[in-house]
Amino acid sequence: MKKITISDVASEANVSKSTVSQYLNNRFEYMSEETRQKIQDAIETLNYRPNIVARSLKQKSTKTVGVIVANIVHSFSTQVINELEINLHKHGFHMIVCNSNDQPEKEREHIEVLISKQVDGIIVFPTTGNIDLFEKLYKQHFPIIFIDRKIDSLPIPSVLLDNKLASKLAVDAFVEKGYRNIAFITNAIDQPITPRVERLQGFKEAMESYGLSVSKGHLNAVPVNQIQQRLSELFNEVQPDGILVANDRVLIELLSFVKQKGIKIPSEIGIIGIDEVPFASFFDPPICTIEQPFEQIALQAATILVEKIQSQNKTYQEIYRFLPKLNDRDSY
Amino acid sequence: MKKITISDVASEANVSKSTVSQYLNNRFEYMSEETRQKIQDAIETLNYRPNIVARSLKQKSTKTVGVIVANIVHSFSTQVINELEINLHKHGFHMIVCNSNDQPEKEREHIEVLISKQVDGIIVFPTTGNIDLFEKLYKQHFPIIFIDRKIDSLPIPSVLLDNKLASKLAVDAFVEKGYRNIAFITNAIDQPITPRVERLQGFKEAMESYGLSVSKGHLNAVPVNQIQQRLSELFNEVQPDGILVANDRVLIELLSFVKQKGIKIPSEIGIIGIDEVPFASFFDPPICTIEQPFEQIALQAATILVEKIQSQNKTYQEIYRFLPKLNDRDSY
DNA sequence: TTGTAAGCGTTATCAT
DNA sequence: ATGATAACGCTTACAA
Repeated sequence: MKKITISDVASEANVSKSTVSQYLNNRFEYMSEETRQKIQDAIETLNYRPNIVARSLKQKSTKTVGVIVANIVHSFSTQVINELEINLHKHGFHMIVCNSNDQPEKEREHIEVLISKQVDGIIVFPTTGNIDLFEKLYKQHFPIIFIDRKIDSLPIPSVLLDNKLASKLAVDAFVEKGYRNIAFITNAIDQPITPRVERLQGFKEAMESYGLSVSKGHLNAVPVNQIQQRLSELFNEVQPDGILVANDRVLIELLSFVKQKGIKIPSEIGIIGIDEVPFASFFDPPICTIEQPFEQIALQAATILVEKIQSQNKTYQEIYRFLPKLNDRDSY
Repeated sequence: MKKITISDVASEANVSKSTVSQYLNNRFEYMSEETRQKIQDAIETLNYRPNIVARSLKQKSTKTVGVIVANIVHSFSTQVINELEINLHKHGFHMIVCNSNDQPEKEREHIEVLISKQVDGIIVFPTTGNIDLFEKLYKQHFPIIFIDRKIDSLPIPSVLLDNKLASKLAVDAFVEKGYRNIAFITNAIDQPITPRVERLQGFKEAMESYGLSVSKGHLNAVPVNQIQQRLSELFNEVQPDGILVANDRVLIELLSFVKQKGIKIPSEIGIIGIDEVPFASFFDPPICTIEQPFEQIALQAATILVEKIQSQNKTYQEIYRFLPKLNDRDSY
């Protein structure tokens, strides 16, 4: 079960390796129809497939990019991964998917191995713990794009939602229907990641723009396993009439809580969630969501990464913001 | 921005390339503490990282496997991909994810490029259109595992649900509660893929074991975009009291239909779905689902693939079946 | 139009 | 203990 190489093809076809190489790279200009045919036949009979590893070594390009996702539990992550695959494939790139699980050490390890594997670029949902590494890569002009999150001190192109607007859309909708006592809740991790921070901030600003109070109790950021408990407290203390949840993961916790306590939506509590979920439209009541244009986001990220790879020293706008869309439904 | 190579490290440390290579591969037996330290320093000051492409060329192993998923829209696919990443990473493997979209030509193309990229093995949700290719790979002892689906004529290890039992669990549950007129519905594509066929067959057998009639109208396999229409017909003609849906994608169509028509669950129609969905437990009513142990399935697939890679000629059991679990809830 | 030979960055064999 | 040297399979000047 020996591997067929270009040399085997060459001798089978009675030509030299270089001629076969020409053939493989479609340089037919100076090739006689005869040798061309001979090579083609040889390839067929031997069932030859070029070794891309060898080619990559020579050409310094692997046509492979790394994707490091931070938090696979959000539907946004998987949606983006799927779209990235589609778009990268269009440009002939493969994608190695890694999961940092929001741990900077894992992220660093993945990045280093990916670079050792000579990927042509990476797309990262970055943690906040590897700024030095990202900075080094940036200075080396290594193609890298951030998605979903950004790091303010780094001029690395970042593709993400207009998170503040997302919160504002929700607050606007709530306020227009007469809600005043609105709470915000997000799942927290130990680092200040962009979507959470911006959605919280956007919520606060929008509320203040309406002159509505946002006490400490209105702004909730707790680990996912404490959300149920925090919701209990929230309903006892702040007694909100509306809740904005920061993402689909939190929405699930909230709906679960509401179901369990027999709380009525929207009469007893109004709900709006950031991130569209598959059941939103046929839930009872249908859940109002703020949807991210994940196809556009993934397309943009893939496109600028590929451009960066193909022409190293162009410069790029730093932040690409995409607009959220309100799916107005009867949950508030 | 030149790349640092092993030669650079060698001259920086005043030793030969081979010694550096020894160091890199942890062969310290015959190395003096002094040179060891010199090399370590050189690596640090130069910020050297070995080129894994070059290493792969030499060693004929890329520590990378390909994963070809057929239908990314099913939650099962993404769940499995996530788990595969976790398990493969434990063994030091990276994963290149591709999407065949149930198109044999795309599948073939992906497999061929992956092999050209010298992946050490592949995990496939196979279409039915590349049996010759799979057979060839099998004969070459190329490590390959099927997941979710199998191809009867090929002795390739396949890891999948006991689909017939899944249907049987649902029928048993229905029958026990007094349902008799039960319909089955699945999304169809042009090929006879395993889960659909087996779930349909399992449904039929289970029904027959109870002496219940399964007319043509009870067995529905239609493309996803025609499901709503077929449901209309179903409710007019067969007028089932219970429906078993073959997967989460179809469940969403069904719930959407039911909502739109104002049909009551479970009083007017009982529902059981194969595949657990995130909203099942807090839906109104909670949806009874048959859950696949996707962690176990992914673990098994990753484990035997890695074993196959590491010891080429062991032989494996052909089919690994995993047991479905009924999440009994009030939708029927 | 085709062939020779060097080189990509490693590892492996064999000297020393 | 360390170093020379030849692979690995391909591309690419350059020569013929």
